[in-house]
Amino acid sequence: MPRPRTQLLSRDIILDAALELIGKHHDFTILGIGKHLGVNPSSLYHHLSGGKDEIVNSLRERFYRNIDLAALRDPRVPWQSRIESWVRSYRAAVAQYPAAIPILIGRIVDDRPTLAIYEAIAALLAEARVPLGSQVGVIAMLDSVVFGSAIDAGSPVPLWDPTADTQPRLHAAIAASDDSARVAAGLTFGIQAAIMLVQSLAEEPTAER
Amino acid sequence: MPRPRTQLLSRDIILDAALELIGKHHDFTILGIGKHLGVNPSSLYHHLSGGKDEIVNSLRERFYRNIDLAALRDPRVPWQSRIESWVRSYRAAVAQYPAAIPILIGRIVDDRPTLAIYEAIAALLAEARVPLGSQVGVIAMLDSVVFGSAIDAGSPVPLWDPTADTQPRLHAAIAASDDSARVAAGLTFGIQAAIMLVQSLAEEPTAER
DNA sequence: ACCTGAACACCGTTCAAGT
DNA sequence: ACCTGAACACCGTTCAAGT
Repeated sequence: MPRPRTQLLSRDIILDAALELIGKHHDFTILGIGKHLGVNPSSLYHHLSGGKDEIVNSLRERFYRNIDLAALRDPRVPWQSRIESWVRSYRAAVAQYPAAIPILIGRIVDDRPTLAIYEAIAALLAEARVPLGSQVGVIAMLDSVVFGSAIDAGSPVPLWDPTADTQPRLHAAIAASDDSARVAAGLTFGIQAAIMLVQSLAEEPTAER
Repeated sequence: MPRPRTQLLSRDIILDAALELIGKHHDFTILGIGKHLGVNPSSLYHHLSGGKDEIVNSLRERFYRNIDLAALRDPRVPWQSRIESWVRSYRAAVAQYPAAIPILIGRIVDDRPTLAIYEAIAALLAEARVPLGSQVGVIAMLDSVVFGSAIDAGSPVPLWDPTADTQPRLHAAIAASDDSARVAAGLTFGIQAAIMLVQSLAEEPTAER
């Protein structure tokens, strides 16, 4: 019997379900959402006429909306912590849907929210006294940390097949650490490395008093 | 009529077709390969028993086969230059097919050539006195530089829309540098940053004489 | 307006059957 | 050994029909 008295679906309900499935299986399907919500898959099209692509796009909008650039502009906070905040918030936004990364980076950046993100980091680098001619290169490096780490977040755990046991050094390293923390550690090191790089590029030594 | 006199399929023929489809549509399907080769899709399973996963793995093997790891193991070369060689050769291999990156990354690594790459870098890090418990994290950071930069190589030029002129800091940075050299500069800075990071993690200062 | 159910064109994979 | 063709369990999407 169609049309129950109380509404079963909405844009937000669908997006929430998609996010839940992504969290569980690193991916989602239209049929999966339908099943999860106890609804016929075709019903989704009454709320998202653009189909699966629209779901992906709406999710991305949701992610970028939460980036708080104001905090990154606060001149009272040292630029080191602001670089860290910039990388972490940008990466967190991107990593929520690793499958969308090729779509994100394959296109020219022309939307305001994204340009605002890069304007913020350019201002930050200027403040850290990175020479103007090196700023674009540093931004590309930061980009690679952000997207590389976000992509890494979509990798399987374990990343390396543990049954292939002819790699003594690699296995020693894996045994000594936590593979589930691999991605987080990689991001932290990437940020550390980026900060050291910026420091080394600074035209004048930062003031110490 | 089955079984033509001359063989229609082989491992290499299938892999070539997959690469061609990836180049064209950023992805490939079993059915697509079958159609492209004028063959029934089920026939592929006589040559690649592992199905689609085996195709992905074989592609990865092909990319990495040409990496010369011997040079990276030469103990006479300082580890700094060997890290640089490792990143550059690995990235060069990956960047041959940027479109394949998301496909390659989503799967567990269990082929010998790829594992050999990571074994080499693990040995290098041990030699540079990076604590065992930090090595996996550093490897993840290097991974992000490699894949982030490779992905960046597939980005449009210019990356940022020049007509959106409300971003003064970003535009100043772009004007002061060469956008066409953006990716190369990003990789160089990434390597510099990685070397500084490894240096800072070393358990004992490296010998200076 | 909101949801169903049938339908369509895909997808990966298995397997008995033909040569 | 190599390929076909039918079959199965999926996938995204469309659309007429019911309330």
